[in-house]
Amino acid sequence: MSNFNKDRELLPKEIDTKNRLSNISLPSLNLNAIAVATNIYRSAQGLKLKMEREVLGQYGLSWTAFSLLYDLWISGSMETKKLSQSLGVTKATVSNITNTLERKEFVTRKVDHHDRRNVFITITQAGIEAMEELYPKFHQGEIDLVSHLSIDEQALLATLLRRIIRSNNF
Amino acid sequence: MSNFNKDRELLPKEIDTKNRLSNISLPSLNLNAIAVATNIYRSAQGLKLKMEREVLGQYGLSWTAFSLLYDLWISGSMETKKLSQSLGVTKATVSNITNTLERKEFVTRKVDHHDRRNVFITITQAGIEAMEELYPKFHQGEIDLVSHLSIDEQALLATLLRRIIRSNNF
DNA sequence: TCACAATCGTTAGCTATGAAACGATTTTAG
DNA sequence: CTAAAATCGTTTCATAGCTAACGATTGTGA
Repeated sequence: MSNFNKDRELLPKEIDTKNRLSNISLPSLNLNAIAVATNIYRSAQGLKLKMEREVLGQYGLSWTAFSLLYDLWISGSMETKKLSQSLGVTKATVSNITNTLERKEFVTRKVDHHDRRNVFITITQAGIEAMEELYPKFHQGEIDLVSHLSIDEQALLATLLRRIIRSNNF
Repeated sequence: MSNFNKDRELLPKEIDTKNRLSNISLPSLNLNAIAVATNIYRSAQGLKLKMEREVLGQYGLSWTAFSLLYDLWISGSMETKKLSQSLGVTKATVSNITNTLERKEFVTRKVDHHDRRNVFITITQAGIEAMEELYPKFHQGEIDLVSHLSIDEQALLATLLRRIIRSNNF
């Protein structure tokens, strides 16, 4: 049975918002913009929480710590600065997360000999093994996330989000 | 000029991921699921950071603090428990944020006389004035976020995200 | 009635996070 | 060649955010 009509219905919170804002004077009110912004954040928050509880908690990893380890799993080794750009967090955060991952012996630090200001973070064998066990479960969570959408809808959603990211330089 | 084709192109990180994962045995690999999960989180993170820096920083409010104040602005007064559900954070976080907002004199606490376990958080006049100044700027940020999408695409994106939220109980 | 369970908000302890300051290093201008 | 600027990672400080434990209050079953 199709949920086509139901899906177009606003969420309870969206309805409250709409009612309240009708009393407030705004130069222009774009309800779709509100819905997109609110629902993007809510989806992301829900996904993060679910993954941390059901998957990443096994290894005591936060979402960002997992993302950092994932980047290293893909690339082997990266500078702190590139990691912070890739993850969208500050250098300070990368430094702290690296401390945590170092304590778990999932990564090591190495100073660049050519430029001693640079520090390379490298994934260890233990880190690789953790990722090999963790990633399939993480990916299953991603699959579950979109399992109620058709393949075409998944691709469409990905495309629209990509345009958001590109046009906002995220 | 249309960006139709460009938008379907994977982001650099997505390409790296795709190359790496071809070496790892997975029961099923859904690249669209990866793209959706990754891009939802990246969009949310970018939006949060942008808003906190360009808008909410003026009043020293975090995204969540603003969301809490916004809920109170809409409803006037709410129990701690309902706030935590609405915001998708724990009661402990609501308690902490309430402390911060109380220090700024944007909210007050009131014990429920009928059930002394309940605490109502209420927005103050100063809180209302802050929201009246802040919200138009915040909404402009929401408009900017989706400004490169057509009206139909905005509505479509909102609908798809709503289905993600509903089907995952976010 | 009254012990026990359930419910609520807060606190404690930890990691995460950003801004700002800092120290070390490298690059650049004169 | 050297002083100043730029770059990089870390530290510091504050808030955010989670889990778990706690104290206070209310509901419930015998």
